Amino acid sequence: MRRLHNLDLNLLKALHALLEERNVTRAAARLSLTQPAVSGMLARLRQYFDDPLLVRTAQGMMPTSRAEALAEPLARIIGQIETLVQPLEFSPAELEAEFKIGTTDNSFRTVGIPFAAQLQSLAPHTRVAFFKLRREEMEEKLAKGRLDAAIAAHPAAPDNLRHKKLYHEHFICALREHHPVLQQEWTLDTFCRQTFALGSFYGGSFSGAIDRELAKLGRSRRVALSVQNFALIPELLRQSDLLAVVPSRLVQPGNRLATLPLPFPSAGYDKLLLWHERTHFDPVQQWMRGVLEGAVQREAT
DNA sequence: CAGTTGGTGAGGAACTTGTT
DNA sequence: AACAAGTTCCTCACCAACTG
Repeated sequence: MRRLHNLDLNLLKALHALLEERNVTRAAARLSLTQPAVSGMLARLRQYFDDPLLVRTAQGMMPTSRAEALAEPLARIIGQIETLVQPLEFSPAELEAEFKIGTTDNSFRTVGIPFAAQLQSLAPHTRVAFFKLRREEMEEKLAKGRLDAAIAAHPAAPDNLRHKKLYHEHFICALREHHPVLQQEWTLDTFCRQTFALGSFYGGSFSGAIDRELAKLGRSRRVALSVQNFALIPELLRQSDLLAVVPSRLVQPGNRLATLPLPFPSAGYDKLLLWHERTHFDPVQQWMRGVLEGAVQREAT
C-alpha cells in the first residue's frame, strides 16, 4: 500500500537546500548529511508532492515548475524559522560574525569606510568583507547567502529584494584648483570643450550616465581616460587638466579640488541598501543594516 | 579513463505503536 | 511497565551515467 510520508521540517529544509544548490551532494554538505541521505529525502519529497521536483539534466538538477513555484515561499519560511530559533538577544560587543557586502559601484568611501569604523567600535569581534558585484548577480548572491547585503544605485535594484534608501546623490564637476577653465564663463559649451576622466566600475568604458544625458541634449564631450578605481580620481585631477563628473561625496573638503555645478540638469540617483527576504527578520542582520545606515547618516552630517 | 554525480540495497540505530 | 513488532531514516558500499 502506498503511503504518504509525514512532511517534516527536515524535509522542507532539504528541499530548500536542494533548490538553492541544484546539486544533491552540495545540498547534503550544507545540511551536514551524506549524499545518499539527501537523495533519500528527495525521493520522499518526490513521493509526497507527486512530482519529480528536480530532474537530472546536463546543466545539473533542474527544478520542475512545481518546485520552481515552491522555491520562493519556501525560502521565506525557512528564513523565518531560522530567525525564530535564533536567540533573540545578542550583545554586539560579543558578537562573532562575518558580514559580506557587495557594491555595484564605488561606495567604499561613502559607505564602506564609515561602516567598517563603526562596526569595529561596536562589535570588535566581527569582520566585514566588501565585494565587487555585478547587477545581474545581485539577486542570486543575496538569495544564496553569498552576500548579506548589497549597495547599489537606484534603478539598478531588482524589484523582489528588500531595500532602503541610504542617501540621495547628485553629480558635480571636479577639477584641480587654479585650473584655467575656472577663469572662463561656465556654460554647457565650455563644459563640452573640456577633456574628461571617467570612473567605470567594470572597467574600459568611456561613456556613462552623463554622456547619455548629454546625448539627449544633442551634445557630447571627450572622455580621454577611464579608471576602475574611483578613489584615484582626485589625485588624477590634481596632477592634470582633466575634469571629471563625480558623485558630490567623492570630493572631500581637504583634497584640494575645485568643483563646479553641472551646466545642465541632471537627476542624480538614490543610493540603496538591498537585502533578501531570507535575512529580513534576522536580528543580527537587522542590527548590521542599522549600523550601516547609521554610519552613512553620521558621515553626511 | 579518472573524477564527479546521483541512485540503490543492506544493515542498523532510534523511535513509535500495540499488546500484555 | 515491559516487551516485541513495525517504521523511519541514517550510513556504508557499490553501481551507472556523464564530463573533460
